[in-house]
Amino acid sequence: MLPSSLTADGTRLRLLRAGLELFAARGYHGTSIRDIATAAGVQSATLYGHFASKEELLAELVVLGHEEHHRRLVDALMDAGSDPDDQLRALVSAHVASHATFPMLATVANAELARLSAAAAAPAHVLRAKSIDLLGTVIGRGVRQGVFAVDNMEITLTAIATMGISVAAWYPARAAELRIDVLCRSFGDLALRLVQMPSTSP
Amino acid sequence: MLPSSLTADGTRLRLLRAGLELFAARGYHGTSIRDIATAAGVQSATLYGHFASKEELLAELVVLGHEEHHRRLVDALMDAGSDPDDQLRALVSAHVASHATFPMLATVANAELARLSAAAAAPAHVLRAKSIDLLGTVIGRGVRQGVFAVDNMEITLTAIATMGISVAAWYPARAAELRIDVLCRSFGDLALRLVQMPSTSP
DNA sequence: ATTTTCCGATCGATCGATCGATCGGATGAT
DNA sequence: ATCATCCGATCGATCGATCGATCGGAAAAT
Repeated sequence: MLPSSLTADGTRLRLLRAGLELFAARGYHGTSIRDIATAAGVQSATLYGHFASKEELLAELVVLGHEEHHRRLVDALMDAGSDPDDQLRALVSAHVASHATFPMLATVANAELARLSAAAAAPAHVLRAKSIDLLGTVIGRGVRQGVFAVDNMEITLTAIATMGISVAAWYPARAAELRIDVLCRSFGDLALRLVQMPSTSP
Repeated sequence: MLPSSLTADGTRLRLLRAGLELFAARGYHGTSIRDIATAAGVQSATLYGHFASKEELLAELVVLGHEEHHRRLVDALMDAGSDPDDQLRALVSAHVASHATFPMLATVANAELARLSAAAAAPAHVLRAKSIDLLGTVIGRGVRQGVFAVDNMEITLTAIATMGISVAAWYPARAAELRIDVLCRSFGDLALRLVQMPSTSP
């Protein structure tokens, strides 16, 4: 449920974890600093010994979530071979697995990103663009090799990215009956369907 | 930008429109009663002459958005013929067009639905299930006719629905360079790719 | 004249944030 | 080894501002 960067102890990390759970459940403006502090077992004033403001706590979670996600994409792509099919499967699997494994972090990083000021949100937008670029590069390479065929690259990228993001919202309720590796394989199949060259009759 | 049910005048509709714009931009908890009233040109107390509470105003927008969306899906399906391809294209086009044409209403109806109590959210969830069922029926019929082939129906339905929902978030910024009918055609293509039977060599 | 609509004032509660005080444990001098 | 000093962390109390909601009465519509 939580990446390793959030599992250690200490007051600061307990505050981050409490903020993560509450922001995911009630949203940024629906959560008070007293809610966060109480869930972390401290007084509200203590929060300001670790974060300059409520927004800074959110910003840290958002950036942390985007970093974790992007790192997993890069790792997966590095482990994949040179086959475009394998590379696309690796990217989509990492994308979906990240959202299924850390749904709260993914929800906060995506949905509550809009509550940040432009300056605080900038690092997350950079990571977002890099992740999308990763996917675009893999698909573009497949197109040049003649194994993929895409009508509208931008819309296809958005569609694949969005499919995975939504997993964070519904997978937690289905976790008992749907294994993550099965989920990742299914979404890999869907992504391949979206980009594969229609097989012409030989 | 607004469905006909929100374009008339009168204080009540001005409040609904103001709430829609502000909820879409800042979220439910990020918008105050005074924000809404000021944007509608009245005092905050006036709002309570038309709505029992802030939540009831949101609930009305959420239900209204879901009704508008579902009605468009049904209309589109009724106008389509009996060909599964055409039916799927009609459904996806209506789905995408609805989110591209009324992005604020779609955003509020989807994102802020989570801020409603279970009772207030129930009607929206019913409409949601009916819309998904519509899509599932069309695809299931295509599968029985042998023109569609789906590995995991539930995941495929979620993927198609989600692709369209995300349009509300990014299309407004691209409206100048991307016509809605082109957008709908592209998403229709993608949806067909997701469900079409892989062509076997004849 | 009656009814509907709206407003100004105001309610108690809670918001994000700040304050000085307090505590235990490390540091340095003797 | 002892004691004085310091410091980061946390506390309780409180700040001004704003929150959602309510009231009686003015204004407008019928």
